[in-house]
Amino acid sequence: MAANGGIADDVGFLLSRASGVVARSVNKALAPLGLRVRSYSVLLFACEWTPGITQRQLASVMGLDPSQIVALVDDLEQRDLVTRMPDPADRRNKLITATDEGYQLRDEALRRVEDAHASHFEHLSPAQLDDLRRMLHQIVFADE
Amino acid sequence: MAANGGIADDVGFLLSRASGVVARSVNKALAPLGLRVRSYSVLLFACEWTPGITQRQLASVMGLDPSQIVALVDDLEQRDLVTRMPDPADRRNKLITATDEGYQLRDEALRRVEDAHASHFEHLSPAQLDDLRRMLHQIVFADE
DNA sequence: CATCGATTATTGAGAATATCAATGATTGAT
DNA sequence: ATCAATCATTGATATTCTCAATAATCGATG
Repeated sequence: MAANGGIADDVGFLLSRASGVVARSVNKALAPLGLRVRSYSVLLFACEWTPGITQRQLASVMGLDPSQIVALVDDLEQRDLVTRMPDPADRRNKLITATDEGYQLRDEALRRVEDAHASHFEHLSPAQLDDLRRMLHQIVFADE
Repeated sequence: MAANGGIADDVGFLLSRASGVVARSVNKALAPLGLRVRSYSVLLFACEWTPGITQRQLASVMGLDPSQIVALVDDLEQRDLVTRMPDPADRRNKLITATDEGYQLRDEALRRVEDAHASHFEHLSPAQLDDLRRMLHQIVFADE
C-alpha cells in the first residue's frame, strides 16, 4: 500500500489505470441499454446543451477527433435518441439535440452509471471527490 | 470553470479525459524512442522487479488481458530491451527482466516522461499530487 | 459580385487497443 | 497416473486512435 516511487505510483499510470477500471465498469452497466461510455457522454451533452451542441464542440470537450464524433452521433441518430440539424445561423455546423426518447434513455443510463460509480468512489468523501474533480480539471485544462 | 453537475464534471468522465490528455502527451514524448505508454510501463516494471516479473503479474498490475502482454513483451524482447525466461521454480511462468540496454533506454524515457508530466501537473502542489495518487489508488484497488 | 482562406462535417485507411475463446505446457494434489 | 488449475500464447472480432483528404459553407477582401 505504501508508495515506492515506481511506475505503479506514477500519476500518469494511475490515471490510465483508474480511468480503465471505471470505464470498463460503466460500459458493463450501460451494455443493456446499447450504450457505451462514449455514446453515453455524447447523449448527455446533447441533453444538457440547448438548443444543441455542434460536433466540433463535442470533439473539443470530449478530447476526440471530429471523425470519431460522426460515428457516435450516427449511432444515436439512427436510434432516434438525438437529432442532427444544420445550424440555421451557420450551416456548416450540425446541431445535435436529444429527442424525448434520448432524455428517457438518459434517465435510465444515469441511474446505472451512478450505481457503477458508487462501487468505485465509495471510499472517497464528497469533499475528496470535489478535490479530485478540481485536480482533474486542472490537468485537462492546464493550458488555459 | 464552475462545476455545473453535468457530464463535464462527472468524475468518471474527467478521469478518462485526463488520462487521455496525459497518455497522448507521453506517447508523443516517447515516440522518438520507439516506445508508447504501454511498452514504457512494461519496461519500467521489468526494470523495477528483480529478478523479474511474470506476464500474469504484468497483466494484473496493468489491468490488461494477458494476451496483450504477449505482444508488448514480444516487441521489447525483439529489441533486446527485456529478456523472457521460464521461471526455474515454475516453468509455466515467464520472467521478464530488463537488459542493460533496457535500463539505459528507461533512463532516457524517464526524463522525457517527466518533462511531459511537468506540463500537465505544474499547477498541482506536491501535496496535491500525493492526495491525487492516494485517491486514484483507492479507485483502482477499491475492492481490496 | 467573385474569389480566397478558414472552418465544419464526413469518409477512408492503418495502427493500436479491448475482449473473449481455445490450446499446449506445466504444475500441484489426489 | 490422472485430473483440475494455471500460465503463456494464438486467433478472431470489435472498438478506438490518428491522420489525410474532400465537399459544403462561411467571412472577408478586392
